[in-house]
Amino acid sequence: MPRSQRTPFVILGLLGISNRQPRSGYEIKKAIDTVVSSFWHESNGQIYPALKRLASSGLIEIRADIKKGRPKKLYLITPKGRERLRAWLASPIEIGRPRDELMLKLFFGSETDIPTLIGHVEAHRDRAKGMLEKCSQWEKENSANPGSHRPFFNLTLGAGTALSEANLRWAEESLRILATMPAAKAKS
Amino acid sequence: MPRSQRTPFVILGLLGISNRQPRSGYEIKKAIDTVVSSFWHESNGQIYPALKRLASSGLIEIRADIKKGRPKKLYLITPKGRERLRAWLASPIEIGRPRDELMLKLFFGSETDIPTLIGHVEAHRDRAKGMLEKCSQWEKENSANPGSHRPFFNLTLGAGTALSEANLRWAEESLRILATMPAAKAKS
DNA sequence: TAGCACATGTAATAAGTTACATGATTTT
DNA sequence: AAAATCATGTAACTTATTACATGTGCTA
Repeated sequence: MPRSQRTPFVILGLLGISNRQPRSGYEIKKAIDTVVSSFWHESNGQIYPALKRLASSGLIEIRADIKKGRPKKLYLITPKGRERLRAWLASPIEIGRPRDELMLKLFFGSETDIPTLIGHVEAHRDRAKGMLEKCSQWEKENSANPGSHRPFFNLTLGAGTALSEANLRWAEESLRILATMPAAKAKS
Repeated sequence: MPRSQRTPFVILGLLGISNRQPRSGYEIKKAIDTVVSSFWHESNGQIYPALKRLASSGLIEIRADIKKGRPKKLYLITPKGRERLRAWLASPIEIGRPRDELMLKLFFGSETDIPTLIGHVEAHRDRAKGMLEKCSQWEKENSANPGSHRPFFNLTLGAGTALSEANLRWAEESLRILATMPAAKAKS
């Protein structure tokens, strides 16, 4: 959805929270794919050009550029970059325009057969289950480390848990409903 | 998210379920903006070119072309189009890559102040409330018309209700948590 | 007669993905 | 010695939005 240009802010955010630790593009990509992967993604095709633009506008700076051995550029957020990040964090949330293919296919349900729909909802249920497991895994790690309170991560964790529970419950309820429906159109 | 090209299938789906009733591009856009708006969207810049491509590949056909008076092209799905729609409905759901700006901003919460975060979560709570109201409105209309069972719409309605309830509960819980946090960084 | 809803479309631009190229280092 | 991982990047392409152009018919 072509909108504001949020890639630079994800980078700024990750450099912002990694306190004074310079990070490489590769590390940023890794972080996106692991720690925020359940609510954000970026491709290399977005990250590396954004890094260049951020550096040339002085919002980040190259702190180390290891040429010998493995090539690696380490970036650090500048005060100007922190300011820009803060401004973005305070700006209103851009609501993502909805594009939920499962809902669309269910809505067009009369044009296909019940077993097909059941398959889609089962897959959705399994994804929700997987997500829920991931969340409780994180919660377990949290209580194992009582020293490190990560209050903001915990808010997002709570959302993940709440949403996947709701998805799971809805899927199971919907599967019960679908099971009672006449298989009007036989499978092909 | 550049993926399969789903616009034509939304069109095919809407023409598919509007039993034998030919529809104009304008009506299709209207339908998207009203009946499926909570889980899908399309712009005119997508719809009209897609309509052309669908017609030239024989998946839809112009049933009426009113030139006199208000210009209007009415499209109807062809048997070939129905086949294509069915195949798409049976194909696996393409999972939308996540891009949840609220979660991202919460995750970077340490880089801003608590009142800012509270503002974002309040806005989210209000959106969830609005959605929930819309859902119960639809449910009311459903029980008012006991004759017309719309089982597939009801599945999507159930999802809308479940998800917005979960969002609402999470938001309220999170606001309680945020209220207890020290306003470490004062507002600017 | 002004304004709104109806109606169809296009051009410029932006955002984002995919797939690849390139090469170093570490692990098996 | 092969394979995996670390590491940086680019080019071609697709999808999508935004903003506009153009015109009709109805209604206040």
